[in-house]
Amino acid sequence: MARYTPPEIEPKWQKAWESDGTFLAQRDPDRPKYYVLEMFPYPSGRIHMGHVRNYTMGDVVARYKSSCGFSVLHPMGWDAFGMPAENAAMERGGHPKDWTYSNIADMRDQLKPLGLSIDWTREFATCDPEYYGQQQAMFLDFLDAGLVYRKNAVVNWDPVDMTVLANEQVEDGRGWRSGALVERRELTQWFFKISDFSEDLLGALDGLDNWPEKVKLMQRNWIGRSRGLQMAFSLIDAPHDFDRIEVYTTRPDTLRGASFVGISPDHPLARALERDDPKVAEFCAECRRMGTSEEELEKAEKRGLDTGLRVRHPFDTSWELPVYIANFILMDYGTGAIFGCPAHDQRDLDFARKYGLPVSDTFVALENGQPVTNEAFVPPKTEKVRWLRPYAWDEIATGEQAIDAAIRFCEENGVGHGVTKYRLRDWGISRQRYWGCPIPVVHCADCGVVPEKKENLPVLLPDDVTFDQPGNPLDRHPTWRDCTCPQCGAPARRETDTMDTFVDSSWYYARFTAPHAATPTDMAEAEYWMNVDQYIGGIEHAILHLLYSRFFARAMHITGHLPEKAREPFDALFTQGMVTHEIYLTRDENGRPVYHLPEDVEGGKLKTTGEPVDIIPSAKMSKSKKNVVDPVNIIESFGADTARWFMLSDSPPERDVEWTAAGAEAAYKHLGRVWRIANGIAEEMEQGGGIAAYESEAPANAKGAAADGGDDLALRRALHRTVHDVTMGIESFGFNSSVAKLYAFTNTLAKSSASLAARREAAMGMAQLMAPMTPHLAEEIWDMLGGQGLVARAPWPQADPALLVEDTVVLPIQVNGKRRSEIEVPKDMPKDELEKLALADDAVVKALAGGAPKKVIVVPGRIVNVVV
RNA sequence: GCCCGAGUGGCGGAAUGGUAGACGCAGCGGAUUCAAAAUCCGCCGCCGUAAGGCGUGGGGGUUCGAGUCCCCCCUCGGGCACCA
Repeated sequence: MARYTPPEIEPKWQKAWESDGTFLAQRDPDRPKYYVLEMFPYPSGRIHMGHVRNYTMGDVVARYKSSCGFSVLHPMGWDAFGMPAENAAMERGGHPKDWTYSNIADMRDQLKPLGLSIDWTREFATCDPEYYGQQQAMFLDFLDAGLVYRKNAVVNWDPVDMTVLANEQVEDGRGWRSGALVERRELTQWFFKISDFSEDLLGALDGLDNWPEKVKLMQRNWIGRSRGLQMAFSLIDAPHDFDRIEVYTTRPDTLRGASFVGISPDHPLARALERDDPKVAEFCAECRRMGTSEEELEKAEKRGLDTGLRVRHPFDTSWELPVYIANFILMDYGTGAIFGCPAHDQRDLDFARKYGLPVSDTFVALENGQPVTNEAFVPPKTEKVRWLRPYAWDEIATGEQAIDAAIRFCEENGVGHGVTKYRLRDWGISRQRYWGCPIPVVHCADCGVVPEKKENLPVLLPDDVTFDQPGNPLDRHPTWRDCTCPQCGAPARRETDTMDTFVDSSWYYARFTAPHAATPTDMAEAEYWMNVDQYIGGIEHAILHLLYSRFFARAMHITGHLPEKAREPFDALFTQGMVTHEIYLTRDENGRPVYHLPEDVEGGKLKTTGEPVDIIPSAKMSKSKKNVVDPVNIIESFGADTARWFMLSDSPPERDVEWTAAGAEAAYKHLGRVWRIANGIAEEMEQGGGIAAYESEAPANAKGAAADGGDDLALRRALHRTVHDVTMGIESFGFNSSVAKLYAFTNTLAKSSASLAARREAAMGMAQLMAPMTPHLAEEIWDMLGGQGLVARAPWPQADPALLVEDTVVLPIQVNGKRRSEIEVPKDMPKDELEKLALADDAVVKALAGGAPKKVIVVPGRIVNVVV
């Protein structure tokens, strides 16, 4: 007997789509366009289930929109620069370029069997010279437009390997290879002026209606606009030229509770003191022996050093405060100096307790206002508190009121001025690494930093490099650095920094609109295809990648590479969850964990030895924990449609989904069942004279259906209900509920005793609804039931509103909010009749026990609640 | 440490403030089979013989009615600017 055979079906239809050119994106002025983009993958060499999930979701949207008549752009490329390629070269030899391109080839081969509706003619990798050369051209335009500059910034420095480390290469403050204590070191580096756009990037979030609120909130917090007071404390007997310390504070209302002034170890004053005082030098050096990440600084023990210097309080010149150098103050934020008010900031309080500094309350809670002891009193700024020493506002006022008044007061008295600051820092793009886009500038002894001429682009990475020693291969290459100054022609040296890989991914969406253009973009193409209508990717990119992309689109607009409308490049964003799996674990003789692959475990025991394994609840799939399932194996055993169906079925797309073998098998069984049902119908048709006999048959309609006993009409109603529900599910990213509705409809169809024509119609409708999710099976069914052409080209089915209306509804009856009974009533029965019926219900009569109801709530079509 | 999420049966999950547990998995019972696999049909939150009671991480609150809204707490996950 014939069976569902994905290994035959799937390649067959993939070939059919290819020869049909079904997925080629066509610029068609007569049709609306739809641009679906999933975040492009890093070419690690193997696709994983996360990719399958991500790209299947995008594919559902792309195929659905295509069926709805849109001209769809659904491209794929590779985020191909980055550290792993260099790490591989260091560990296993070989060249990052070879490693990367061979990974790309492997991953493309693994991806293609998924049957994604991708226009592969637009594929590119960010490490293609054609791509990064255009990126260099844009860098020059940005430079010209004043969007790029150089300044000093700190990096993680490994003093043994003599190399810069990424944050992820620092483990517990030590270099991952050398084990040496990492130091902070300053280098002159290239920056994009993203901070010029702080206000714009913040304000424009309000217009992103189809972005998740949580992502917008994260970006708002990241940009971090604050209103505060910038003011100076005058120094007493300060050395060198320092006579004041500028501080920025968001709580000027607590100025009277100040007990110390703190400066960053990188503050100019600290630098100056360092030169004269070995103790200061030692402390600052110690502070610099810390990683550069904010997380590390925050988690580190708060420490300070009394410089011995004193400042005067602006309100009372006899009031002196000590000046500390403190390890938790960032030079990058505000002015690199603060005043500490221990009573109303926990970090300041901890610091004050540690160094024996005074703690004086400036306000207390209205009720039982107790002075601060071990916990700083930090109420919401909107809460009213009692001020002990207000200086320009009422004794009872909110923090907000006090802050406004304090700024006004300070401005009037010449103590400082109100300013708006942002937490967002400029984007440092310099990387002291080989496998990235070279920054196209030249250092000339006479002319200084000179941009490379556009006609000399791309500045190509040299191929002859080695990774047998740490550090930047571009730096130690014998000849690559040598060049001539584009301005004066004298011998000069190339910049050896390459760009952050976030630069590569900040404009790839624009390049997909014209991937082979001789300029970064082609305005006519960008005008048609931009913006990305639906962007899909992981929540881990909520801040950096998306913020950088938003900045880049603006910068590209300013430099003439994108139209005005593309300044905000992603109209809608969806962030999908991870794919997780249980972890299987045994212990070796030393009690160390030994992880096992899912395929080596059965029934909680190792297949080989029968040793029981500990099962750790689901976690993100990772190689080190061996809780990975290779999509290639799944596709080989069950087919791509099963992998796709399962990835969509079990969890809402924004949440994590757990991969289970049982779930995958269930998906496979279901698709087999769908195939058998369709095949049964096809065989019946064969026996009844072939497809032609059913082609002309008028499908049952709402009026004429009574004659067949209602089965045809019932099936039709169910189909149209399903069309409606599945469509709603796809539109709202509720793929799992679309799948559930299709399961339900399969059951209905399997049990239906409707006519053959009606069942054929139902099965074909089902195939169409399944097509975005399981495209190969859908084509197969469509074909066997005599559908015309490819289902991928067929228009999306429309639900007939007349078939969606139900005549009667079942209403629950509650007594005091608890369901006690239900009644079946005509859909539009009026309220008072519903109330009468409800009060006559046995359960209600019993509950009332002869008394009158206190209240009856009737929500027509929903519920009746009787309060007794 | 800071910012952002998520917690519902044995499991994955469903549910415009209106019948909690749709749909699927597992489990149980039955049909088919010499037998098994596959397939098909039915049952299936917990306690209880039943009547009934209890149930959406925990504790409060708003409401005729709360998984859903508000406050506090717990646990888990993501991000923290050089991982991508």
